[in-house]
Amino acid sequence: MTSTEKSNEVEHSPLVRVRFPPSPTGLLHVGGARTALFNWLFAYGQAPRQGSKGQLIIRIEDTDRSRFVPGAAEGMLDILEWFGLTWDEGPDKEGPVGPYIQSERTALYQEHAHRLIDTGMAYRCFCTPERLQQVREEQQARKQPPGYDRLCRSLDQNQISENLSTGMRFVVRFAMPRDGETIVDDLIRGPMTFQNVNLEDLVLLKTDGYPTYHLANVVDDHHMNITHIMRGDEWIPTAPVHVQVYHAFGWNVPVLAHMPLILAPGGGKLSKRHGSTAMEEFRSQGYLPEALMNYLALLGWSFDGQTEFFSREELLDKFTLERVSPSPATFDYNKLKWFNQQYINHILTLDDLTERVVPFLVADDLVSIAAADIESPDFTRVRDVVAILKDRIELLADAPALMSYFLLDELEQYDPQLLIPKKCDAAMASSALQAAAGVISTIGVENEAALETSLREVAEKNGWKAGQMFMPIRVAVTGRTESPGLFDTLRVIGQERVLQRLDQAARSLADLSASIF
RNA sequence: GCCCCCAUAGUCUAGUGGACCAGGACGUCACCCUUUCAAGGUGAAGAUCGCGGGUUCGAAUCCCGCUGGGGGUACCA
Repeated sequence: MTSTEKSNEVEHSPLVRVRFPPSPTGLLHVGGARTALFNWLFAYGQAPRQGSKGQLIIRIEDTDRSRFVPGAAEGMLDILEWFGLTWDEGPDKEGPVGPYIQSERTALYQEHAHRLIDTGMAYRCFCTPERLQQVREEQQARKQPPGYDRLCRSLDQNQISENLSTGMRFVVRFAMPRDGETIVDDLIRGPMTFQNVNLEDLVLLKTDGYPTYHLANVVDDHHMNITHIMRGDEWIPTAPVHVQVYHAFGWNVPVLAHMPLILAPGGGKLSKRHGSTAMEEFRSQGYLPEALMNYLALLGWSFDGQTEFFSREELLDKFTLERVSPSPATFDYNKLKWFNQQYINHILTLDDLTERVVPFLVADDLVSIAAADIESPDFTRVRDVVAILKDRIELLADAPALMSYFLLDELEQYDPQLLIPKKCDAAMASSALQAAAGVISTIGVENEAALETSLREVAEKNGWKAGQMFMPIRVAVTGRTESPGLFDTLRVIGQERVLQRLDQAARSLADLSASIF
């Protein structure tokens, strides 16, 4: 190949277009987010690597008026953006094949439904929901597979005209071939064969004039020049019908790839009772989008079975649809948390982490909104705190409870008994606190090494183990028995407050002794 | 019931006929570090590769059957 030919090819690189079509019926589910992620990785990662220009489009599938939730679509775009995905066209980004909201394209679907009626590939069905219900019940009673009995498929033209003239409502059904088989070629599973007798005459257009998924999806994917359809495994049963609809229109079928399902820990669908399922919930609990992306990418896909950490860029660089597994995966909250903790403790920079922690602290009134400014002293103060306890933050939402004694002037109420170390008494605790106060007021808290040396000397002189002396100090300044290293803790709390809290603790010990005698 | 998909440790997975008496990770357990709790380090236990038949000199890997799990079976997507 000559160089001119090569550059020519780049200019005319084939276009790969994929789409993510959420239904605005609520919050975005993690399963949906995973599907969106794989589409995104394919469009902006694999496709360009293989010499194609890749594009992702977002389409809102709001053809079910009864389940429509106002604001849901906006929420989905927002959470997708938070997740780290980008797209070329969508409801917020008009393009050449819009609109990208199906309820705004009903004329297109109706026209196509009628085109199918004209060619005999679809027919009007005047059956009432009541009759359908009755047919279904009879089939169940006779232990036959449920499904439409195709009564209206054999209506003659006179009957149809008569029904139409009396204003009878109708749906448009697809006239499925009665014999033969339909092969669905799936990129992940290979060819799947379906006997046409088992396929139903699905409704294409509803009485309200809106299309069903089966029509709208096919029409839109065709008109929006979609080349690859990546969707959930739950769509496999209707895939052969969709293939037939493409054939009926005389269109090419896009490449199909059905993503493995995400299962709940006990088996079955992942639902509320197992824990969070919506991306919004993960966000508000303080999961990082990059940790979520890393974890979700590994649910159903793997690179080499060894590598665990992938940044967004590495994912784009390594993802291939061919390495997506066909078998369903169980969602493991535990492992997700581990990823989150790893990102918090080892991957994010301190400034970055602090910026993400601040909103959670603001929400709990631990700091003012001023701390959001990276140049502010409040930010610096929070960052010092984050630095010494980031290793124990699993979720950002854990931060306020972990950090309160650093950020609040007043210590929360605690049991003075905690001040007394094991195998020791109140008198010992009291002298330990006083000795500590003495040392700290002369040495300060900034020089941790010097302070530690002095305190250890004091402990030795009094015949205490270092740990025995440190515990009362820890409790006095934090109000709890668990904290980061004592000297880090003292330094970050600051000398003035430390002395104040030591004094307060000594007094509560005195009160304690007084109440005993 | 019918149609379809899937099947390696509790979980996510590597593995595409021989170097696999099966590798990595989460979780679990132990030890180390240590002023508490974490974090971190080291190590261990845990899989007759769902079961049964084949094919082959040789199978986790190919074929068939079974079982189990899951999905679909709407004028929802």
